[in-house]
Parts: sequence; structure tokens; C-alpha cells
Amino acid sequence: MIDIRVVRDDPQRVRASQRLRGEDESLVDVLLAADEARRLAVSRGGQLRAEQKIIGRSVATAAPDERPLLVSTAKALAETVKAAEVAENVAEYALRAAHLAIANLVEDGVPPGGEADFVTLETVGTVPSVEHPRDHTELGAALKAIDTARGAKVSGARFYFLTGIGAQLELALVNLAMAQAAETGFTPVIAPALVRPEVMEGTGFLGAHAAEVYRLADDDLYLVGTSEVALAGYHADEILEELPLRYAGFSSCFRREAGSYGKDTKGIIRVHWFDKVEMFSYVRADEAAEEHGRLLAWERGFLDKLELAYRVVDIAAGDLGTSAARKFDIEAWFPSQGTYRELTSTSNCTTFQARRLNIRTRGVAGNEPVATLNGTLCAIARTIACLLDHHQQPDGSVYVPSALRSWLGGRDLLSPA
RNA sequence: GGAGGCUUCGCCUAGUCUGGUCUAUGGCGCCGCACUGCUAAUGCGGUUUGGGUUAACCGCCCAUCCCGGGUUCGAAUCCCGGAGCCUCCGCCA
Repeated sequence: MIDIRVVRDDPQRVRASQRLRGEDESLVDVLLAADEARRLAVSRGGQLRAEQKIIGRSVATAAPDERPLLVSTAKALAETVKAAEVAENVAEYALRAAHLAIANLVEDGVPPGGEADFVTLETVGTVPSVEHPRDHTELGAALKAIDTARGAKVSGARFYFLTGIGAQLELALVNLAMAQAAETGFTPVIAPALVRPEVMEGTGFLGAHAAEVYRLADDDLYLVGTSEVALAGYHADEILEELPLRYAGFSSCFRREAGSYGKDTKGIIRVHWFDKVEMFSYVRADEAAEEHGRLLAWERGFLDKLELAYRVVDIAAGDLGTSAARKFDIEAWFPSQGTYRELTSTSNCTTFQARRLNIRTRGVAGNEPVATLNGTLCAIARTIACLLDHHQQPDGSVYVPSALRSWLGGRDLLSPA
């Protein structure tokens, strides 16, 4: 939810942002009209209620013989008030709908264009040269670490089992990520994976990408696609006294992957369920961009520990999520694919989520919404896929980066049994 | 899953049975001022949140007693639905 005052004061800016995203600019005019209509409706309703209050008071204090007349007057007024209140509700609802239809304002400097128009900011590390690279599915099967066949048998396509060293790798990555997060000052959090509709809507996931989200209809709960959802809802309806607040949440993540038919059908790069350690920050609105830089740096620090070659990309406006003002992805090198693939993603949601979730802090001119930001520390399944692929050796074994060894019994090489 | 209790403006609380100056009581905390020779006491005043009006301030107006409906001229108060918390029973890792 963007600041309605920005829309009133500078509709051109909002239109420009919508245009950059490839969204409908005329929604801005719909919103302005709805805002004006609501103001009129509320003001009329207020006036009528004020009259009604005065009459009500005179009824209370009137002499018995004067009552009937007063009551009949009040009755007539009550009809008018009721009608005005219906109009208010309609206007209120229309305003909210119009408001929710508008995505966050795109930050200055975001590249224009769509999915293919990202800008590479930096390329880091040395891309490994592997003669005849095997993909992570093959490597994972040989190591008895990843079992996608039985995943499909038990749960369907895009499900998997991590077994043996695969399961240990997950725990090692979680431990490493949580250790880094805690050292950096994040509060480690184990977050629920099921959330209420308000929270899901507040984080902006029920907008354009509602089809991505699993819903438990019998219980009216949603399965989160990222612990960002729970971590944003954590402080809903609160006034935060001390900022910044930083949380590192671990949870399972569920994605329907609707519309991704045919993409990454093999292996565990794109799955319906995976575990993830996510960083989430609450900061003052004017510090959001700086925090975004810090989140990106922490993501890079983690990938550096995994000794991966990667590039940092600035996502184009048309490919941003509803709530993001800017997004940086880090894509790591997959030798078997001969390309970089997304491993982490950090978004600056500015005050967009905080407005919807009513998360504020005390400012000089009263309470004001905070800014929220999120960034992947480690999406486990995809990271395991990358580690196997990236660190594979000619003999089919896999090199273990030193940062992970203490969590894996000191092993520096994973070899097929 | 069953039974019962509870939810009031930061925290605690009065008010709900018996609808009407409730324009929500009091305490704590907090802020300001005054006074007292002293990081205290006392006194006075202020202190929910959101929106509107304003260049801004002051002020004024509207809404807000968990949420949503309903009854009524009028709802914190009565009725229905929902959420949350608590207690007990059942079940359960």
C-alpha cells in the first residue's frame, strides 16, 4: 500500500512508476477518484451523525410529552444516516480495492524493462572449468543425497527427499547461515509456515502472484512461500520503539509454481517445498536504501563462504514483485547449465508492507510507517543443487568449502559410497 | 472435539445485569508547569488511535470500548456471527 498523500500530491510520479512496471497507469486516476469519493462520503456521514447525536441527546433530556415529536424527527433522520453509511462503506471498500491494485513505487535507478532487462552490477569469483559436468540430480543420486524419484512417488512432481549426506548438508547450511546471522546481529527465529489471510495479503502476496500461493480452504490459512510473510506479520499492529530490528527466520516454504511448467523439471532447483533462512529488517523509512545494501553484502558474504562464483543483478522494474521498490538477485554459476542461476534475492519494500500491516514507529510529526526489507540468506534446496554442481570434481566427488566442514564432521570431500 | 469465563483510549481498572450529557471512571507510567536548596515529595495541567479542515500551528469536526452484522430515535451496554486469550475435559508429537 503506497502513501495516499504521494498519490494526491504527485500523481505523475505514481503513473511513471506504474508505467515502468508495465502496469496500468489509469489505476492511479481510479485511486484518486475513489479517494475523493470516500472523503465526500465520510464527511457527509459525519455531519449527519453529528445532527443525530444532538437530537439523541435532546430525546434523553426531553419532558415526556415532548418525546414523541422528537422521536419521530429522529426516526426520519435515522433513515438518512443509514443510507449515508451504506454509501460510506461502499466508498471505503472501493478506495481500498483501488489502493491495493497499485504496486509499490519503483525506486529511482531501477532498470526499465522486463525479466530479461536486468543489469549486472558485478561478477565475483572464478567460474570453475569442468570437463563434462554432471548436473546436481546425477551427482545427488550418486552420493545418495537427493532422491527425486521417491519424492515424486510420495508427494508428486517437484518434491524430493534429502538423504544421508544430503540431509546433513541441509543442516550444515542452516547452521552456517544462522551462525552468520546471529554474529551479524540478527535474532534467530523459527517461524510458522501457516499464516492468516490478513498477513498474506499485507505482505503483498495475494496480488498479482496469488496463484503461487497454497491455501488451506478448510482452515482459511495460507502456506507461506517464504518466512518473510511470518516475519513481517510478527510486528503487525505494533509501534516499534527501537529500530532497526533484524530477524533471521528459518521455515519451510511452499510454492505452487503455477505457470512454470517445463522449467527446471529435473532436480531440486524449482520445487514445491524447500527450507530457507531469510533475513528480515525493520528500519526507519529514510534508512531503507542503506539497509538494502547491507542485506546484499550479507548475502554475498554467505556465498563467499560457500566459495561460489556469482554475479549480482539489479532486477528490472517490470520483473519486481508487488511490494518491492527494488530488488537485487545474486545468481551463482551452475557448470552443468553453463549459466548463472538465482540463489538469493533481496527486496526493499519501503513502507509498502508496513502500511498494510500497520507497523509504525514514533517520528517527529507523530507515528509513521517503518520500512521493511528482506533478503535470502540460504534457500537450502537450490543451494545444495548449486554446491554439488559448482564443486564437482572429475571423479564424481564433491569438494566441501571449508566453512561447511565443521558441520559435516570435518569432511573436505563428498564421495559416492 | 466438548464445557465455561474473559477482551474498555501504553499497563491495570470502573461502567455492561437495568440502552440516553459515557463527550468513557480511577490508579500507574509518561510529558509540561509550579513550589521546595538539592536524581525525591507535593500541587496543577496534559496524555488512545486513525482521518478531515490548515501553508503550518492553534482550534474545530468525524470515527474509534476486539472485529463484522443486527435491533433501536439512540448501543461500551441488548441480539447474532467471527477472532483472540484463559480454565477444565477429551485427544495428541
